[in-house]
Amino acid sequence: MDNHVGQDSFDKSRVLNVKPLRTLVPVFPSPSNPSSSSTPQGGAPFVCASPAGPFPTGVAPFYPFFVSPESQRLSEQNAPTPQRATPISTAVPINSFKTPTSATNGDVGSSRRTSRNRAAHITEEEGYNNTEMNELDVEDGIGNGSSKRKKRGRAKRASAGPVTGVSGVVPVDVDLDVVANDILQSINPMVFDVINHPDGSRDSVLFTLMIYEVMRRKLGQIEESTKEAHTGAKRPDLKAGTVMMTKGVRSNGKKRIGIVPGVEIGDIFFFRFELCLVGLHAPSMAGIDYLGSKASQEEEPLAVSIVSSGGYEDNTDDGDVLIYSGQGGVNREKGASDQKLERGNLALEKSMHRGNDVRVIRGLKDVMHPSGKVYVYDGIYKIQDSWVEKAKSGFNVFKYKLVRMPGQPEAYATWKSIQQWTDKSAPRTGVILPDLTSGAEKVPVCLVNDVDNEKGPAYFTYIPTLKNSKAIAPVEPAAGCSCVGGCQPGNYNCSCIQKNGVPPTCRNRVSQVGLKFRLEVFRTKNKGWGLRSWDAIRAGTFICEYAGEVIDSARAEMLGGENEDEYIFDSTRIYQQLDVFPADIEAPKIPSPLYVTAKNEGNVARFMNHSCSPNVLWRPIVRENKHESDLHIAFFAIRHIPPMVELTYDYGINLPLKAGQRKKKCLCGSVKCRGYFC
DNA sequence: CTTATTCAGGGGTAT
DNA sequence: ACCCCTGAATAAGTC
Repeated sequence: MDNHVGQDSFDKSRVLNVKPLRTLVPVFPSPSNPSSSSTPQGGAPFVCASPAGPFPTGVAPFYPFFVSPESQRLSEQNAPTPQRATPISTAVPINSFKTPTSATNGDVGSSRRTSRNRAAHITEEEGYNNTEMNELDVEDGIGNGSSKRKKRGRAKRASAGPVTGVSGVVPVDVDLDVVANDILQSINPMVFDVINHPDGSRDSVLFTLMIYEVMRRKLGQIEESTKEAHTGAKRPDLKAGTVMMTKGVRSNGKKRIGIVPGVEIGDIFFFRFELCLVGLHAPSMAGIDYLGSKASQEEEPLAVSIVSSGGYEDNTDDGDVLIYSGQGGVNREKGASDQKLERGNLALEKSMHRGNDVRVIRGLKDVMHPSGKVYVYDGIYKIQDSWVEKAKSGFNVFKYKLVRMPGQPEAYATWKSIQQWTDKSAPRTGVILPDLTSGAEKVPVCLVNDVDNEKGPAYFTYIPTLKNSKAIAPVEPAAGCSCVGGCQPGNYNCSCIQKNGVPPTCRNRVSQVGLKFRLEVFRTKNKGWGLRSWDAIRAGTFICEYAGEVIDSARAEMLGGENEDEYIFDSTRIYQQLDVFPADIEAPKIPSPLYVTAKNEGNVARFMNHSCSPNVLWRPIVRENKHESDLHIAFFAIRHIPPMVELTYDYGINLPLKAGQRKKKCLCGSVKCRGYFC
């Protein structure tokens, strides 16, 4: 228990600094610092009002300020307080955690259930090639608080003292450990109870990844904003990973052979540390994970998992077979040498003789994110053969032939198929229409059915955005800083920096409004038509908006009632807390209610089905256009979504039901299914 | 844009 | 202490 995360009393400045997962949230700069307005780009900027209602400036919706009575009660009674492995003292409603995420890749939590939102803005900048909403959450000012904070935890980096800005404003001195602790503290203790279970669960894995994402992003923001001071984390991925490891915020901490509870075949990851944290592959860099002779209680080491990431000359031609190279023989100083039958190589050899299961993670180039990689968990393989061969370098290299065990869900094979469809080396079967948007989107959206004989959805006109949207009053202070082309880190005259201490860099833009991913409308087995993507989608990434005809509440009432229009988007629907806080039902607050019908005219969003365990969520967004601005609904990925996985969001509940409206039986199949939606 | 190079880095295992 | 199929930033090579 000595690793209590900041326990001392609690000083408000620290609490204020905590950025819950909301950090993931589209990090919309708070209303008071719309850094975005600074970029007078061509495209209509997006300003986002988070569904979580405006908050008083400077006040973060976290305990002890905003915890709901229910939340508090629940956490108190369910949490075996005394011996919680990870001591997080402050209770925070889980929803803040699961709040809509945002923009960057973060995924954050998800649920839109949170109600609290503070208005935030997201601006969109055409041409910014990062689709993900960026996470610069400038909101409550990291700098303010932290700079004042006393340094408790030890920061490795030598903080060379506060860097003071020109105008004497905010020192950019951020203690990474303090920031990390603040994030941990802002998490609902109940989450840790889930995570700390000896055997992982789906929730523990997802929570872990969510926390890591928030942490990584937050540390990355700091790094970016403090570049010149060389004070940030050079490797946010490593720093965040270290913190989580140290605090025990991880899943499946015990190394094991075979499947890992809570991790599903086909799951994707974007950082090696994610693999460590969920218990899939422990080494932060090495490609072979194994149980040493001690851990395995045997004389010999046994392999548990491998990551094939292109570092050696692996052969991956056949999707079910992998020729993997042993480790070693590539010392940088000493140059190449023969590999030795030791460590991982020995473990693989032993595992082959024993016929043990070996988990395989395949690293691929992430097309959407050129500089990075995506790791695909491809399930259980067994080692069928091993030999030594001369590598190009002329030295001996061990080779292992791994064969995928049959009966497992498709994972890497799906990626291969998509690649073939892409390069036309194999045809996409079941295509009904190559582009259902008829060119209305920059990217074609195909219509496919390989399930039954339906020829397509009922007729509708494809439009990429809202029709008849009404201008709303400009979102509060449209005034942010006056930086043009983005706030510069060193500009202390920038109001964003003055207010937050951290330069927002003005990257808070969801890049384009249009589609970025290669989406397809497909026939589901039992839910009619659905939507999915050929491209992997990172948590927090903007996917699309809800296009259609804006209508008023009376019309929505009428259409949604007796007319049974199933394509109505109603921002006033309520999102039920599914898991931990069933009583916490609050309606998202947005500048003004929005009702949209996509029955006759709409875009891909009209095909997204409901799920009680959704992988997508929506956020209200205000798009600025010259002097006007109007409200839009944007969808973001809650977590990493592998290709071809159906995109779903929580439709919420209409209470009371409109005249003539009926509850619909939910077919989402989730273990958390509410049973219906309406 | 694709590939190569540089460089700081963390956990795990072995010593 | 050493090893290792990071990952980002930078540089250089391709078109």
